[in-house]
Amino acid sequence: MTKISSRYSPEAVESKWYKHWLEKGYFRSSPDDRHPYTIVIPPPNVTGVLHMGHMLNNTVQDTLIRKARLDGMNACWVPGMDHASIATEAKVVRWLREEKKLKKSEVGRDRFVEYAWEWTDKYGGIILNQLKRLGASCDWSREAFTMDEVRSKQVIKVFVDLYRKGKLYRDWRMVNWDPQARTVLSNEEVIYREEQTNLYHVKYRIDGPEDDWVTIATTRPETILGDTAIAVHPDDERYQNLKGKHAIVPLVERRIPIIFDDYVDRSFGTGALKVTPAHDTNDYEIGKRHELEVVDVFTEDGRMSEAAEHFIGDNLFTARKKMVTYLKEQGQLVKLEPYTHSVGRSERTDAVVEPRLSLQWYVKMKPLAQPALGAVMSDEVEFFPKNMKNTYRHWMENIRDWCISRQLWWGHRIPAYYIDDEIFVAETAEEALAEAQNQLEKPQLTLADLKQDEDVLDTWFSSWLWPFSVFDGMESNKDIEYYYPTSVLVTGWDIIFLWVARMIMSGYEWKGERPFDHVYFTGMVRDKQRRKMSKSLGNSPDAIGLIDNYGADGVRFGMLSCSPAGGDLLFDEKLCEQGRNFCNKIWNAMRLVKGWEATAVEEQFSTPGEKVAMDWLHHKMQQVIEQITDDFQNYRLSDALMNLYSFIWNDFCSWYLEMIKPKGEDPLSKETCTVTIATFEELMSLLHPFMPFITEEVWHQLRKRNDGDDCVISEFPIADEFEEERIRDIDFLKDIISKVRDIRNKNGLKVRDELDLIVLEGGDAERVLFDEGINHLALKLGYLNSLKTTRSAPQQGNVLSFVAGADKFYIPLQKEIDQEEELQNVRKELDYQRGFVESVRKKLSNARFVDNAPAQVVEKERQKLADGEKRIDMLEESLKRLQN
RNA sequence: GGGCGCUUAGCUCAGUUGGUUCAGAGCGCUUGGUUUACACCCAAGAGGUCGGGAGUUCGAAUCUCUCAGCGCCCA
Repeated sequence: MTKISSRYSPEAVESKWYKHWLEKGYFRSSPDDRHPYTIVIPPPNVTGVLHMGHMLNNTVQDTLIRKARLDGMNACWVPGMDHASIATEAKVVRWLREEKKLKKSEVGRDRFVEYAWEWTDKYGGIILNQLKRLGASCDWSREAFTMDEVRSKQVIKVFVDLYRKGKLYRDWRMVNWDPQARTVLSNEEVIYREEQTNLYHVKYRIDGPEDDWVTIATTRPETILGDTAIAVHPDDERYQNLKGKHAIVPLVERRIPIIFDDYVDRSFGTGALKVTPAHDTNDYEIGKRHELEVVDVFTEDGRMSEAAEHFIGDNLFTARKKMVTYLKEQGQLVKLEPYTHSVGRSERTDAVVEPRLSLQWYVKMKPLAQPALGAVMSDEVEFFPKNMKNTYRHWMENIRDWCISRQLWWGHRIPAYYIDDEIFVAETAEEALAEAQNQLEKPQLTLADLKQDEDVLDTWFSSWLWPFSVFDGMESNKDIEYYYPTSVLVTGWDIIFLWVARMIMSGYEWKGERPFDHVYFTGMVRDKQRRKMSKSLGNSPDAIGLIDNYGADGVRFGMLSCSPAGGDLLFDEKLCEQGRNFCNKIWNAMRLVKGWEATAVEEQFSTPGEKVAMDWLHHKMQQVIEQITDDFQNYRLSDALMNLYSFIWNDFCSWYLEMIKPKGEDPLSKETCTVTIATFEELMSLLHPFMPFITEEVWHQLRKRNDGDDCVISEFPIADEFEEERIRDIDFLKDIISKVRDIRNKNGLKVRDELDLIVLEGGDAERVLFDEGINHLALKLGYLNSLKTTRSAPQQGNVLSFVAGADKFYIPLQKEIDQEEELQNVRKELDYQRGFVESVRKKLSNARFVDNAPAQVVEKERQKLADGEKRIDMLEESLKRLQN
């Protein structure tokens, strides 16, 4: 036997086989007459680096796609990335500042976009190469990017189409403004957290001859400069005297009306509310009701504006401090109390989000949502796990219009062209011009007269088209016909609204069909303290480092072995360690089998023991395959993997290989060896979707292969019929053997001290143990000197006994046994059995049970009772014998 | 405030239509083990009133109600 290391080392194996698979083009897919199985990757940000969430998500996808490939389907996994407007633009801005000493405002739009591409080419897309380390079997020839030509064309087309259908509009709205990125954010991009601030009680003078004051409470004194009213509740007794009066805003001395609106919460603060329509969503609504003036005191980068009249150019924090100082000096700051409330921050920049009035593009969501909601509720698009349907329904039923414009340069520029107040939306400037000339009846207009919208589209406005845009699906073509709808989408539940729901909408809107049959929601990867893993917390392990330490298969095992759909995954490196150990186990099983193969004797046939072992393993394996197939159908990947793990480790290695293992230098029969290798091979196909690298390596180690005979394209076994009887007999044997081993353990006997095992006649054990093959195995695995039957309990000498199933066994010993301990064991067991029998008897004596329960169930209870009583007899017999 | 979900062994979690000797797995823990597959290992073992209470049922970890604790989403 050639020397093979007793440790499996992943590094060389992984790069070798990944390269081989690529060379062979196994991941390539093109339409043919097979059934397609398609997955589009949730496009990671072009700025992204591999983190735990990606690893989980992509391991799941790879497992599904590899399984489909083994099932003989035409498996196509489309990779790609999105351009991540905000994140990328932020990186590019920093890069320009640090590397090129340039400001965004200096370079101008066109140059900036060129730089952004330069940055993208240079630093973007690291993540796709990292996915290769993980073993991702994507069709790399299909790589797509939301900003590439094919995708961009479709994004623009969709915008124009929506506009022409009347599903787009432009409006002033209160939006979430990120003053750092200087762009609007969608609701989903704002993260609310409880934060500690102060509540300032400030008094405003009432206009008039008397010395009257009204006190309001605010967390944002700097917005006082933008106040245009004071509101109180119409039923508030305290403020009835203020009807028709005006208050004077501190510092700016603006005269503002006191208004009555039942929006005001009388119990909050003083019951009087300052109203700043430009800087608070609720105030804006109040302002609309009462036709209040809107004074915008902030600039787009979060400083005080001209309109504020004071502190112009100061940032909001400074302005607040100055305002408070002023109020104190004037004696208008009545009280200051600590206060905790929810503050929204930008997901990308962490800047405090300002409500801001701004002109934006919106998609009318109601008409789009309707078919998308129905599709999920009727399971036309099936969710795994099912309970995500509720969340989805709730959101879809309360859907709000989608703000899609972003005040950025990196992204798809909105194809809207303006001439004064007229808007022309078209795929190109030329088309827009023609339309304008026509509509305005001004043929003299030129491109120079058109002013294109400065904003770009929300990145999600590209990714919601992903399931068909990756196939250039706005046009009909062979790919889109063949691959669409895709088979399954795998993603985290946190982007169900941002992405999943919108893809379903766009699927129906433009393809008239669902984008995917199934959606599998993975859990969130959290650390041991249940915190979501994130870069800002720094609690995410280095993904590539993990692969270096445990091997890609080990990490994949770790990610999958504990990842219930939808649930959280508390990541622990121990799981990867377990995966690595599993690889090592498989590796060593292979070494053992290869050793046998080298010395196997051609003309030697299997012994009866080997035959029983092979037969049992075959039946058991069919059961496991059936189970795993079912697990896959229900996306219970974790269960599937654990079932395989336990089958390979326990049944195959610990039992089967030990059953057939030749003694000493003896050779193994050729027949058994061949069957064993074939079984091993099948196990590798079964495990391949989860752990692709080691399975491919072992596949090739097990026998010489012709070119193209690779595990990655082998066949996933289909379960044959199996007889549970065969499995049960060996389970019984295993139970007996374990009990013999326990007796050795408890009595300080060595594994190889030979024992005599005596079984009481007339039970099931006699039938099982005296089958020729099983008998061989019993002697071998139990290191038994002999296996005999007896009509009655041995009376003399030191005899230990145990019960397995409903059978009694005796083991005579040469040495003294500890009678007291033995007695205690028997008593304990007897107590349990008596309780058990009692409960069964009670059940059976209940007429309603016997009458109502299915006959099968009653019959089983009778069997339980009979077996239990038998065991009690046996235990009582032991008790008597020990007491003598 | 509206909604969803969770609570099973020391830890992380399975437990499908209520019924198999059903209370499970992995990790951890305890004991024993090294002449050749693997100490990243082998063998065996201990550990839980299934969050509390009530109800439905012949029968409840599983269904219903309620209380407690926790988490998440939306406002």
